[in-house]
Amino acid sequence: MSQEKPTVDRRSEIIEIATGLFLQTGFAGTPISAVASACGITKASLYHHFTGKDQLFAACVTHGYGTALEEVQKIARSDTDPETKLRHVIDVLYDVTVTSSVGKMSPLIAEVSHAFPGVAQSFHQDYISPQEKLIQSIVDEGVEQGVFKTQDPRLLMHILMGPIVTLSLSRQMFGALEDLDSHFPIEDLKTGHAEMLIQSLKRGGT
Amino acid sequence: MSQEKPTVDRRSEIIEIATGLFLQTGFAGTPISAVASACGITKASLYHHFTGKDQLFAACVTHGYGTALEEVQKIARSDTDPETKLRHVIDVLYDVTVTSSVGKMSPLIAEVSHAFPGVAQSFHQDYISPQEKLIQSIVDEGVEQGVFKTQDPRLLMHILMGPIVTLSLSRQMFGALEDLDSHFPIEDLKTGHAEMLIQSLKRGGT
DNA sequence: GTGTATCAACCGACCGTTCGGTAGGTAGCC
DNA sequence: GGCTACCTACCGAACGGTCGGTTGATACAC
Repeated sequence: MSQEKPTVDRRSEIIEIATGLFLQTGFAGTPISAVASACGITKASLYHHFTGKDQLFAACVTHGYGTALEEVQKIARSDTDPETKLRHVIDVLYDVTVTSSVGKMSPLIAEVSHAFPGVAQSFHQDYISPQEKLIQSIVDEGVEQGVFKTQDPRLLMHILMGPIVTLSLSRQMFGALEDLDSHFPIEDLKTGHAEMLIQSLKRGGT
Repeated sequence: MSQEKPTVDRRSEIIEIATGLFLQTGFAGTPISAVASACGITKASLYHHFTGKDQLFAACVTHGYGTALEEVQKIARSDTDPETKLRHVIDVLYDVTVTSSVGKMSPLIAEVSHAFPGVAQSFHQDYISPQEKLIQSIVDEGVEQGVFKTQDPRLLMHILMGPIVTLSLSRQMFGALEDLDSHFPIEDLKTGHAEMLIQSLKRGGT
């Protein structure tokens, strides 16, 4: 009771707790009073740190994908062959999307986007778009080296991100099912997906 | 003005209008009073047809996928080669998921599933699961004929449905963006996806 | 063909609750 | 004294859902 938190990261603490609650019960299903009490403070105190519920949510969205993006950046900059890079990226994306809290937020952003289009827009600008460019740069590198055939970037993202995002969505939707992991065996799906994608990139298109 | 509706499908009319509103503004973002007034009746009258908001929503979910499932069934039963069947199925799935209202509901179901797990459960039981079996039967047919290699059914659904569902989700999330169609060119993505999937099935795995 | 019972469909008004957000005050710290 | 972080107490609005009553069509008895 004597020395309280270093007071530095109370804000971060709130964001992390709020993220967890939003993921559990949705945006509309999570009153900020619940967030506040989970943080051990009152609603009014929470409003001392954030000007509104939407701003709090936006902060939750922003919070995580910084590190997620860094991870991909690191891989893009590393000096292995493009194929290994791509496999690493897929690994990270599955981890981020299915395991961490950031990735699981897509359906939440979709939910909120009706009322606050800005959240979705900044999500696209600050996360999706940069990530798309990073991945594309890896593939381009492979094309230059003659390992990959040219591919429509949008098709690539469609095939690459599609299954991952849907997997996260499904696991959230059907989280109540008791045989969730047998329905959606992450590891198997990941390796199968990666294999197929790489093969397809080697055969290539346009 | 003389003879009103055949009174038969007032319920269906409500379901269709409600579906549109739910898609526009989400579950929590759509008060049932809004549904009622869009139907030209009052809230109390709406409660004459449905016992609660969740039941109304469940009816909206159920309403559409009956016909969507039939469509796939028709294809599965038709007498063409498995590859053509599969291409037809992909065609229909893109249409249903991206164009019609049914497919666009996945994020909504995810939103509601927190509060009403039953909705997601019946969605899985009555739509996802049967559809999975139908598609698997087409692939099995191809395997018997030696056209396709064996494949983990879950991986197949992962690769097949993933991009489609995510496409629908993205188009909903980023619906505010003005260059939506250039970001997500449905036809191109569809043909590219189909091509890749078929090729992968021919090379096959396990 | 007139009274009457029934029933689905509908309405206006209202209730209880929840929730986002605010006002105003307090305790400790530089 | 001014600033940060927090509190108790409260407000106004929105929403899901209910209540009691009305209307109009169908059915049937006499």
